[in-house]
Amino acid sequence: MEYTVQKVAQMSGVSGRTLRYYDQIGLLKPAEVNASGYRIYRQKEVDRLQQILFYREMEMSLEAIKEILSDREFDETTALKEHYQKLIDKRARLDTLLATVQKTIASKEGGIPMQDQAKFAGFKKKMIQENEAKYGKEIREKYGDETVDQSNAKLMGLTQEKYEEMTELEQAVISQLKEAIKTDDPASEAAQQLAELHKKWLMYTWNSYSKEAHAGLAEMYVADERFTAYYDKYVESGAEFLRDAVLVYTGRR
Amino acid sequence: MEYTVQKVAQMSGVSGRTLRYYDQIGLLKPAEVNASGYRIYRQKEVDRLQQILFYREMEMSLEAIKEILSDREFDETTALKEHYQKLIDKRARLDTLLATVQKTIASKEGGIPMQDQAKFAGFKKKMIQENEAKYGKEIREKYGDETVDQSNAKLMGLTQEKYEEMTELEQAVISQLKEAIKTDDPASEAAQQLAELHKKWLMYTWNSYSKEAHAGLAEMYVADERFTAYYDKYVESGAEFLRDAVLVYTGRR
DNA sequence: CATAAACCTTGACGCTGCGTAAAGGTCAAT
DNA sequence: ATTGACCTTTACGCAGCGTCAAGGTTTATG
Repeated sequence: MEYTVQKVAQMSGVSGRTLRYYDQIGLLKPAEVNASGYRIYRQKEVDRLQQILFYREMEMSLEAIKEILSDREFDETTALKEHYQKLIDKRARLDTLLATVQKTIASKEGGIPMQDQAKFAGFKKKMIQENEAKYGKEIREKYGDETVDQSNAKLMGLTQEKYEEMTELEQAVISQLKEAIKTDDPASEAAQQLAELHKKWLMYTWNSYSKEAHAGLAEMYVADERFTAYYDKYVESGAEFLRDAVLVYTGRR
Repeated sequence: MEYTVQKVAQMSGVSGRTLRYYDQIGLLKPAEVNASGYRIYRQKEVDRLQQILFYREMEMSLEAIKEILSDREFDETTALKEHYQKLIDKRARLDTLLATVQKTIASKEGGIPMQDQAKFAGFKKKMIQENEAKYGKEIREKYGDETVDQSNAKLMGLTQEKYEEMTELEQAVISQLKEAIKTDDPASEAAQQLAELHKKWLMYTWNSYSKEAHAGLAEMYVADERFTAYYDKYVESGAEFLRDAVLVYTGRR
């Protein structure tokens, strides 16, 4: 039996365009092209198409399918298992999203302002990624991989509740910063309370505290404009003052 | 505070290109464009970006986000709920895929030729479409659209189908059991997925689900040798492990 | 046997959400 | 004055096709 594009299309439920595209990318070539340039498919090709559609249903990329079906035993089982893992990961991610969306809906219906909610999702990832990207290598060298990974894990594992506590503390830090900066003295009572608050805030993500690390971070705040921008957003020269306060607090100055 | 593209990009973790694109599609316009054509963002825009990133994380399309954030109270809650439903559907689909992939892996490892598997997916669709293609026009003319559609519906709803789905799931349960038991921990991720699969399998025959009933059944598996034998046939101590996993899953332990 | 209907072909643009040059201005610092 | 780090616009590329457009082929019908 010989089939034209439309015949195959109807049999398999795909469009003619799809078949032409599969031909184009070399995923499914017709058995023959006749004198008028028509694509002619036979049983073998139809079977292969079924295979393709099966894997496509499984949401594999056409590229991956091509490899799997590449003649002579590409390791199908391994490929499938890898794909299985991808699907599992996808579902795990979906579960997280579902939880977040649900919480968001709840908070909306409860009339609670959305802000914290909205910031929550991007926050963790952002935090980790930025940390990794910018300081990852540096910090890993200084403190070892474990410390970093633990810190990331801890950050990811924060419960919503903890997170809220944390943002509350963050606000407190800002407030205190506003107050303390008025003294214009990083050794003042207010400034030292600020450093203390800042330490508490850090402890939500750090496993252990060291004065060195705390002081180091404070330096970073000024060196890195993102942090500078963050603190300066609330208080002019805020990052600088916070650094100085922490340096005094940690006995570095 | 005024921010250029790069500043905003670093603060938020997106690329400059992204910001320009968001400007281009009107999702996030800068507060101002200065004399040299530079985009200038302020706090308000940064906040909006946070919102955008939140929804983007939730896998909403930028188009949908634009609507949600369109000034003057687009119904956010409704939109969120609709989106929630989409995510739910997506997960349901993923679950099916997972089961199928797992079955495929199992059959491969069992040395059973893949053919039937591969053809299975397209089968239903093919059947209906062939019918349509061949006789559709004719029959529709003779008996009217409703008859045809009903017939198709019935074909789709075949008990045979259901049965095959169910055995498919059953295979998935066995496979997952094999995997999960390696963790030796009924609370492990794999074990909880097992319990979840088992629940799904049950739902083919149960009208309603309750944790109590589920847990009760799991106990029975171990108490009744027929069941024990069934699961142990595939996996040593399988029944026991399944019970434990289900007990954790249902919160009984 | 002419003609219309139904099929076939290639070519090319469009969709999403950007990444990634390319070619060229602007700004701060040396 | 030059360098380097920014900024700009323009435009192609990715996946997987849908959707015209312009034209050739086959088949059914009058």
